[in-house]
Amino acid sequence: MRKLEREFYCQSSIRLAQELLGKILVHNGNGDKISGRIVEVEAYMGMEDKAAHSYAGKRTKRTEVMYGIPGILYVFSIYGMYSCVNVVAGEVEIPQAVLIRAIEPIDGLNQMALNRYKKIYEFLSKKERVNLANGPGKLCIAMGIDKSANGADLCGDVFFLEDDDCSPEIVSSKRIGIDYAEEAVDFPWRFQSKSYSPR
DNA sequence: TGGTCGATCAGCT
DNA sequence: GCTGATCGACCAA
Repeated sequence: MRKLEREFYCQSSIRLAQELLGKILVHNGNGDKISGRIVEVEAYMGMEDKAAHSYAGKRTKRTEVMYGIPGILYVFSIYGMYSCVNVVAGEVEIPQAVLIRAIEPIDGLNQMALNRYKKIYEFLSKKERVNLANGPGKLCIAMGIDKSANGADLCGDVFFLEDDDCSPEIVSSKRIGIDYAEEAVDFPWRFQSKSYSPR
């Protein structure tokens, strides 16, 4: 089990996306360790990608962190009530990021259950357990990630990634919820661990 | 098993 | 004003 260093994040988001599968995302919150294995991601290629918030170099208060150091988090809110987390990729001034779409919970099951359903893990129904963190909005709630985590550094102690040499087979498909993105809607930049099995 | 729809607000025009 | 890198509830078949 080894903590990933800055160097790991300094590659294009398409490559980083695939490297992220199987890694363990850790959040050390209020003394509680919450972690889960990354099983689904999407790559956003920045400047050249019509689906990306940073398409054509768009630079606003919201997208600013994507221009920063690879390995920090880009958290944005959507539909009024949800947050989504990305890992910033590429290099400084190259606004690429990888959206984390799903994790399989490992540590802090009770905390995640409380965050999502206000009850301990033992009392969750089968469906609630499946739905604990299997979507970008859901995993943010489960792991206690909100806008305050925007810009947080994965090379710090609160948020980081661990590598336990799990290297899953990868399945790729089209990205979700980006129908406005013209030709980019068909790019196969969504990646899942095969064992997690896409629908 | 699949389609529709409401919640709810930051960011953009 | 309008829209969205979402979720869950509800309804039909």
